[in-house]
Amino acid sequence: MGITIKDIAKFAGVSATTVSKIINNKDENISDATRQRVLDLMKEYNYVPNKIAKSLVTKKTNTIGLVIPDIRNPFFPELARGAEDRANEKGYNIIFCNTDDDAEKEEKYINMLVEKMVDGIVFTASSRRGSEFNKGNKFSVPIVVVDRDIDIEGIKGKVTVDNFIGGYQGTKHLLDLGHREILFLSGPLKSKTSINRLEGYKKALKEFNVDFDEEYVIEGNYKSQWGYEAVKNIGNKIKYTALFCGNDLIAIGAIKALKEMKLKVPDDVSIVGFDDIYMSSLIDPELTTIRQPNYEMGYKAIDILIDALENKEKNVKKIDLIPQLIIRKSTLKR
Amino acid sequence: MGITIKDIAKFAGVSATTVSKIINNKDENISDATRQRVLDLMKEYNYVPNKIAKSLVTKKTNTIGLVIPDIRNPFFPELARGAEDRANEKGYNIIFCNTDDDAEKEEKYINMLVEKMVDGIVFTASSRRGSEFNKGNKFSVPIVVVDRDIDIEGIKGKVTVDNFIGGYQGTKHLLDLGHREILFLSGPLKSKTSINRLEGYKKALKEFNVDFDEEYVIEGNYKSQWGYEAVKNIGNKIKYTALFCGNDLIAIGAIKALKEMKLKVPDDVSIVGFDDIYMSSLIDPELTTIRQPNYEMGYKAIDILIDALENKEKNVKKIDLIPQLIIRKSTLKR
DNA sequence: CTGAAAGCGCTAACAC
DNA sequence: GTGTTAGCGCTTTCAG
Repeated sequence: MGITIKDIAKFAGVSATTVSKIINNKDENISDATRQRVLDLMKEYNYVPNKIAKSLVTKKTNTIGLVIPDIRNPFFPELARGAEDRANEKGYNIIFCNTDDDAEKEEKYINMLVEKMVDGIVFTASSRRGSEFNKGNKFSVPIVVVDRDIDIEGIKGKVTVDNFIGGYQGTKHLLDLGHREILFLSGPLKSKTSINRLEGYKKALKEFNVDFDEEYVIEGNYKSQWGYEAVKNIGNKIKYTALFCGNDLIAIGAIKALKEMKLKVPDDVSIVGFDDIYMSSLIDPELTTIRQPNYEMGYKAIDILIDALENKEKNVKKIDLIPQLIIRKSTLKR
Repeated sequence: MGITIKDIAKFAGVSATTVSKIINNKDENISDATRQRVLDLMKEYNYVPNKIAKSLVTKKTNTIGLVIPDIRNPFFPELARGAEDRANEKGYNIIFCNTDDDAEKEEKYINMLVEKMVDGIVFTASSRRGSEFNKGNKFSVPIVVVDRDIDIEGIKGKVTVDNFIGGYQGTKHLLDLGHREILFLSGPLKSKTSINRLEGYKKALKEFNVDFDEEYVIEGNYKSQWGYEAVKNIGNKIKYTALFCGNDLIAIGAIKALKEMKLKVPDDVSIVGFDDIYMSSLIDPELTTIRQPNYEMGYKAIDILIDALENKEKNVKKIDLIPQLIIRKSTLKR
């Protein structure tokens, strides 16, 4: 603050242009003597280049917006960190925004980000939205969508997890273990995410010649509290020996309810979660789950975005990461 | 992008100044007719004001840097969310940075933030640092320190938790329950945080006329893995009926080790954690712990920072939040 | 090798 | 009520 490129130029007896070139390593044609003098002066006066001014002329802020529902949701810290790491490696910073799955907030934030001239946005859409994001022609920032599959006009990329495979893997694992009555505790079936997992579940059942029964699919939300309540509500109205949960939080809630009902996991009921959040390996019993590569998702999303930004990639890049079955202690042979 | 204030001015047949005034609600002296015309035009052409340009002249970006060790550490999402919420309420955005407790990264990030002209920084210092942050005269951004108590030249505020009280509360709870052999599984005793908790522990002991024994303090780090190992290593070399852990993660590791050693929590050993992270109420047994008001810390830190920014508060504001004993299921009468 | 000039999009006196 | 002018700190032709 205070000392500018002009000051340095004056002190060094050169023009601002020269200093600018040196700062930006466009100094092939600058004599070593001049360069050294300028560099020394910059150090001496503790010169800090003003990127805002630079951005104004270059139209590039090296800042990316990360729009997620809520960083407190254990799903997102990993993703955010992956995003931040890649951004940092490439010389970008991340502005993060919590939308609480609220469409209004989403638009408000995106607007703010556009005003601040972010170079692009990585966006996890509200699970309450349908699969269309009606931005219309309103914004024009490059966007990469992550985790939740959604269509946005002019989108630059999509990084999702193959939820179909995940749903299939989890169910198959349970079937392999001999389970046949497998309850599916699903998140909101409005989102493609949940729907695809359910499809995977059906596919596995079919492979094992187990009839699909609608009663075995319970729709709720992605919170631990709901998992708890769902299990309690079901009681023994439905007979089951295994639970496939829409995410780990639901699984954790379910385990708690089961314990209270004096049912043992995995002895009485096997449980498979989805996500592999941080705490899943820390709870008792350690949770068998489908690991989502969250860190990688954030990392890749930023990677694709920056690639689109810097190399003017025109084609939309879609990546479907493969989730992985992590077998721990919450599932057992029937 | 594309359409600027000048364009709008031209379309409306007024000067850019007039449009600027309208945008910024400094329009007491603008006729309703003009205002309406301009407003309509802005909407029609989907005008997005360029805050970068604005920042360049006002020297204010309405952006704040949040520098923390690692968003994946369950301690920080809450804090980050509190910070973001307050920032958002006040019309600011947050750039977040993960330093991995690495002093070099810290400085690199702060540098980047200064270059981007953030209005201020909220900073959680590395636990590996001593209590002095040798910025020297290098930077000049307003800084508010959060969580970790550290002295920085020209600091604008400090938001910490009273760890002494926390240490006291946890230990007293155990003493009240009849425990006398209380192991203290501490984080790195280099930081004031840990030291103060230990002091609280001693104070409580003293009040109950229990002699302090150095052997009962084990120094490690704040990871669950360490809690696990510590308990395993101790085995029955030291006799204890209760564990007071430096944080919840340590406690979770300890519980796991204890289970493996066929010791029951809380029947055989009582455990108190520290932090009350998200998962603490979800594990088995639900953890008795000292709740740190993380959300509030982030919230307050931003609040103080913005206050200093906008009202030119000159005196350093220090807030010591009081932690709270949350009694759950991991402690029992001796 | 180096610099002069113009301009990025906006705001802030001050004048009318 | 509204416009003129100047300038924020930087980069970018283009000329020499």
